[in-house]
Amino acid sequence: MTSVFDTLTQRGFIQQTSHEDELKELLGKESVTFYIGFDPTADSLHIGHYVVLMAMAHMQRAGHKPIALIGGGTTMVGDPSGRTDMRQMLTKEEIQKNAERFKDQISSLIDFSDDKAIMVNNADWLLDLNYIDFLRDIGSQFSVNRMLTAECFKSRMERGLTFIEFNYMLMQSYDFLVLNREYGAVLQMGGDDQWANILAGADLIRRKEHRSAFALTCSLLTTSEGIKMGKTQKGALWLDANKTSPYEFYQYWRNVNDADVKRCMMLLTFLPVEQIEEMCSHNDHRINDAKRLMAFELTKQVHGEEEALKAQQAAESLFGGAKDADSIPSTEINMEQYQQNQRIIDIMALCALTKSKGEARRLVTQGGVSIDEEKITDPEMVVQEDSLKKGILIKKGKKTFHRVVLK
RNA sequence: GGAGAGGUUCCCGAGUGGCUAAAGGGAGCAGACUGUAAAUCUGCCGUCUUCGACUUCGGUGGUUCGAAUCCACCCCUCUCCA
Repeated sequence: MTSVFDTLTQRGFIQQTSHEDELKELLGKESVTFYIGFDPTADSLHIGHYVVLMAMAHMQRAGHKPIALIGGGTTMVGDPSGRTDMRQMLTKEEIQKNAERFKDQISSLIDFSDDKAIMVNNADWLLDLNYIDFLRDIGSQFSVNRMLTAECFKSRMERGLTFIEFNYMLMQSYDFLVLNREYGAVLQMGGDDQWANILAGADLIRRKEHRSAFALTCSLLTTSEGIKMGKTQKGALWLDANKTSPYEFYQYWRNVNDADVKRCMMLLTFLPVEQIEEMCSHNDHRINDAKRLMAFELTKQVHGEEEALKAQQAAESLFGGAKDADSIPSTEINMEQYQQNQRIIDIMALCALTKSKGEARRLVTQGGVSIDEEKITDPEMVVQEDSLKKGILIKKGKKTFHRVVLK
């Protein structure tokens, strides 16, 4: 068995590990059961989760056994790590619903057949915990003094930290302990913002079970300037096609900075390291080939080959000149809507191309909008009914295309 | 529980009676330049039926011709003390 540790290092996944030498040796000699937790705080995973999922996939491919933990219980508490304010409290029903979506999304990258991976939900053991028992058994193992020195609480020490959130670390540590006892999990992985929580869990196992346990965190997906990636104007870059369309998803990666391509390819695709090195060695327009490949591969991984091809074709045709009507984001409007929104600015606002009619008006005035490749300048322009029936292609700026059809 | 400080447009942050839809910065959007990149420069950046109107400065009332700015009460946050 080749050590996946080298692979992960080579591709730039590893940010921090505990007991590095010991862990490296272990991963090289036997199949290790490890876990990663995902708190269902939204109804879809986003690209930030994806880096960690990739790490999980690499591990699985190397013969180790992943446990995907859905934080149905921990989400009831809310992780304060890296947050400047308290998370919104979600209801049990919302959490449950989100958890279901997570399961589907994780399954697309991780093979759960034949018990090759397990999925668990910490709600199963956290929700019915007895407070006093828990405090005596687990709480007694934690030093508040030490917890307070953790980096993840720093920002909160200035702004305020509630007791419920302060308990999060104990919950997560307890998860690790449970999984260690039940499934023999000896390694927990996660994003680097989870370092303190993960380490606390490993310590707990060592203390209570007198067994080795390891912590490993993955780099966060950041730009070369250290800014978090995966933000779009609509918020996060979601894995759910309904929240971020495959076309938008594709375009995001097609447009990343030169300086970030290599890192993204390493972390987010399975392309061979040598190939990535080679493709990203150019400083001129040839770097675009790398971006194109990355966008395609990643879209394929997340949305499937068919969607990836469609996104790619749409992009190539839109930017290449020939307009391929399919697979461009589009909106169908009905007669009633049309009667109330005949001007171009009304239609743009209706299709959410702009947040308001005022914004649409400004854009048109500034020359940022064209219809069927023809620049328009009059915001009061009325879109004719018969041309709308055939469908018009609105272009906002250089890269945003939207098709509108009257039904 | 006591004492102090504060809550401003997406974020940070000025503004202490009319000149304020509210400085400045960031983010974002657009134009130019390019490689569907970055950097840079320029414009925009509350809503609408846009040479005008309407809604905004924690909430509710009040003073005033006129309030983000003054008063009262309330809610919330932070700091120190208990």
